[in-house]
Amino acid sequence: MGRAPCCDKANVKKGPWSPEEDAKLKDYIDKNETGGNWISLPQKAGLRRCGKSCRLRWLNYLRPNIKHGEFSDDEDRIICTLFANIGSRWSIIAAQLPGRTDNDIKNYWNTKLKKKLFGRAPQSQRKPHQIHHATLSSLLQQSSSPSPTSTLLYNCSNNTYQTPDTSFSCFQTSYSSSFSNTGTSCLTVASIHQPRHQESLLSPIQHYQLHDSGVQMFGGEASCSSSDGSCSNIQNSGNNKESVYNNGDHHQQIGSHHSYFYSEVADESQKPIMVSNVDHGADGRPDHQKSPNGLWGETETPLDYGIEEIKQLISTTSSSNNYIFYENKADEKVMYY
DNA sequence: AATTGTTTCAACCGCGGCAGA
DNA sequence: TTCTGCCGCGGTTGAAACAAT
Repeated sequence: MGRAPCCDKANVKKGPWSPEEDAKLKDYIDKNETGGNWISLPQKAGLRRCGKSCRLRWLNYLRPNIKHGEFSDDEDRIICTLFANIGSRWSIIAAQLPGRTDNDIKNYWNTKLKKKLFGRAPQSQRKPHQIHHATLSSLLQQSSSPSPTSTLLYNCSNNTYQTPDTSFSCFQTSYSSSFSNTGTSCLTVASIHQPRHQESLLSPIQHYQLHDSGVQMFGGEASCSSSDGSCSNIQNSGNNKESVYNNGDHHQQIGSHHSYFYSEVADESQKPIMVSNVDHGADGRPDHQKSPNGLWGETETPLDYGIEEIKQLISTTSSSNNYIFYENKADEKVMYY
């Protein structure tokens, strides 16, 4: 027996929304908010629509502060970074891009961004969806690796991490059981900046996990998911952990896994937190990277792209840490930063 | 100008998770 | 503990717009 439908399909309108419907929905929510119940909302608002449809329309289109139009290069980078690390968790990615919705980002990735990355070969020879994010991650990360003696400090006044050689900004996302069952949260380092030496010690993309025992609230503003408007922040447990740096290169497939622990507390604004690698399963691999059969994601299956080919598509520069994408369309080569 | 192919993106769909009864 | 209803997510679809022939 199938699941009961969420609404009376026979009596609800489907398809594109009219301006009148938009106005009705917006007007109702402006006056009454959603009332915490989308199912009953259309009836109250005088709409012949499914509650889910109303919710989607509101969240993806009518909600204030929705950003439409071109994605910036920075947004491109963030999407690539996060996709490489966490895969198609669009709502999490959207939470890092204010004004963007998960639907927007999903569409953008599927229609444009993927082509920027994989647009070189003729379409007949390409199956971009078969590029597993772990492979992408591996490629993006192997340009450099952290110094095994680094100390990493978090400065909560400006969301910046520092090693003796590099500082880099970060943002934080909260994961539930999709990553692990330990209630930990995930920190993704988005970009590195202000290198003090010629070479950055950290790759532009790293992916860490915050332990329950030493997590800290990031930033002054909560980041809101574009899909559901929910906000997430990690609470500071107040634990200051003595640190050891552990360069644990557990598995080449997703690049180097590095654990950072902090040893120095300069002041309150540099309260250290403990950051570990993403490993969580019994086999030391992150749950989200596993395929249902317990194998190591899709990387067990042959890729349509050779590793060298993808390397050529995605490259990093040690000076700027920008990714360069090449799009070869109609004999015209375009460089994206 | 007409036809065909391709791209874009809003919307739909079904499933899993969660909370409350 | 089980059941029910709702929410949110991510994959997919399909109409409209655009480009190529």
